[in-house]
Amino acid sequence: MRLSRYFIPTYKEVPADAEVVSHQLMLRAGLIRKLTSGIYTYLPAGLRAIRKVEQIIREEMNRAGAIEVLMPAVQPAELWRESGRWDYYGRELLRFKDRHNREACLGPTHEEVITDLVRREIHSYKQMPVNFYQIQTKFRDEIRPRFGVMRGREFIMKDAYSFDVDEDGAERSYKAMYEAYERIFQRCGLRFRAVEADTGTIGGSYSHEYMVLAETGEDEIVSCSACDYAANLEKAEIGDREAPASTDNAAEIFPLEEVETPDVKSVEEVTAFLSIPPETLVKTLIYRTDKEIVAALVRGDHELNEVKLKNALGAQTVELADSRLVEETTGAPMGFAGPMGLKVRILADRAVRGMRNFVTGGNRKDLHLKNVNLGRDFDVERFEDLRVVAPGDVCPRCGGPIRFGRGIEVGHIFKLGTKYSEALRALFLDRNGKEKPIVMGCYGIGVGRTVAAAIEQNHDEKGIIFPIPIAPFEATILPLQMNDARVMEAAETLYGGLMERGVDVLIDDRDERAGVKFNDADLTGIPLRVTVGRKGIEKGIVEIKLRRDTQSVEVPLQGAVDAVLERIKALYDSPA
RNA sequence: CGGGGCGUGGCGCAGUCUGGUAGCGCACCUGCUUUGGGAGCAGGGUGUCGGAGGUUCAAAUCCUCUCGCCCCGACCA
Repeated sequence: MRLSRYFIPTYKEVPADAEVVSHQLMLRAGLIRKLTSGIYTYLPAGLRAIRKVEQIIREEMNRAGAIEVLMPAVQPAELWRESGRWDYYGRELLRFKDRHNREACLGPTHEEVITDLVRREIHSYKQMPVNFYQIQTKFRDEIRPRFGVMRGREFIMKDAYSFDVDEDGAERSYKAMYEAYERIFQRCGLRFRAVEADTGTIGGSYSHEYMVLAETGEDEIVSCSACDYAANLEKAEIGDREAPASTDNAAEIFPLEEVETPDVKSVEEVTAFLSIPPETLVKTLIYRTDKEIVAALVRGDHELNEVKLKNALGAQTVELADSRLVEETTGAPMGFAGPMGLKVRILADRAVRGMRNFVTGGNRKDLHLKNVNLGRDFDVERFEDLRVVAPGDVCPRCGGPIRFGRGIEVGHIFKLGTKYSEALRALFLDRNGKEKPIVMGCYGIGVGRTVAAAIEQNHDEKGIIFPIPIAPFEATILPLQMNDARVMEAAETLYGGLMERGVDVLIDDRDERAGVKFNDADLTGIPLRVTVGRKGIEKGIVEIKLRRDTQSVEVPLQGAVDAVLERIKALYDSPA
């Protein structure tokens, strides 16, 4: 490609409304332009990167036995009503009516459509296992789009759906995808980790997220330094070997005691006021779910995990009560809630089980209670793992030390079970002629987000450093003196030679000064640069520099094509 | 949806408080010089000041409404 006839509009300055590096660099390097909030155009170079990621995905999906299809972006409301998600998906689902007043939506995901297809076409165990995938534009009307294409509203996604006759088959399909995903992200040159995750609105029983490790990631992840356990913070379990409660189990149980605590509300205030450590206090949190009001108890120094609470209750939504509801439920203003005398369901975190003589709110303004005890003073419905993992906790699998980090979710795989096949009646006849629901799995990859994540992970102060497998171009040639016939001839010969050998090469044939070319080449992140200058040509050499290295090397003009090919190959062998 | 901020040339911004000729840097166009890390000089073009209404002799500036964008929070495969 000749840059003079191509289109890579770069910015010198950092766009004011771009927060994270990948967003800034994608704008500055001329990969994307914004149309409106959360909606972007991919410019030629950005599209090339997207296409490279897509191609890697296709190759690996095909290798894993998945079959490519393309489903519609517009989907009828009736399908979503059948699955029950028309009401549950929320305002993220962009709905509209067509000219006949029929309700429809823009597909944020395609479980309904694929299940509809499969229920019409697949009726026998002999037709399974099967896995369909597509690479397609999705729309989710995010409350707050941000970080460029990382959290856009319209975005390109690869989604795959597997169909099996039983759990064992579904397990095999899941494993195949797990392995395909490992290969895909490895080939993209990313440092990533598969973590256990919550299933969210997609539903289902089991899932992993593929997290690209980056400090700017939106998700917090926990991983074990001793074994391979890793999980999203919202999913991360607390080990059974809970740290022993600070209060001794065998300790004597003291008589209940009331303490006036005027205007003392938060855990910090109460512990300071009573001069007690926070782990001797029990927090009572009032929650409103889609069905009822509940109370959740956690130790004073612990934080409640709403996802765990939601799952423990089997609720669709959980929402912390506002001051009015707290008052209605406890009879006291916010800050004085306690479990004694509450008329609602009470769940407690497992860490509360071993506690004795603890402090709680008194359900009356300015009152707290000391020496509260389970059994004597109140009962809980059950103990569950309800809290957020904290520093000092150990791995739930092996007891080893855990680490915290951040990641960008680029892929997510789910075991769906029969949730959709039952709702939409996707049934088949098994070997014995018995009708059963198909067992499903679904598997997503954010294509644009993968490119953004790669940039987030691979850049320096000058710009992007693309891993070669997803770079818009593999190599760029910079002729420095456009008016020097020998320089131009050498550059053109090299360009032709590389094109002939199938290299994605860009020649910067713009009539620009050397500095401009160097800076644009650095900014756009092309992994390999060949500089052709007058000084070098007089010596019969050109310079090769890898974007990720600081030093360039001189190679004879004669063998330059082979020298470039050799280095490109080496880059593919170690893309990260 | 709650809180905060911002809309002035392609980009980044000043000017708004205190109404009076719309400015700066970069980019762009022409010419000359320059030419290995974002050149210099000279000349030039570029704006419905986000939009609508109002106040006023006069509005980028004051008032009302409205649209858009960004940040924080809640939310979220």
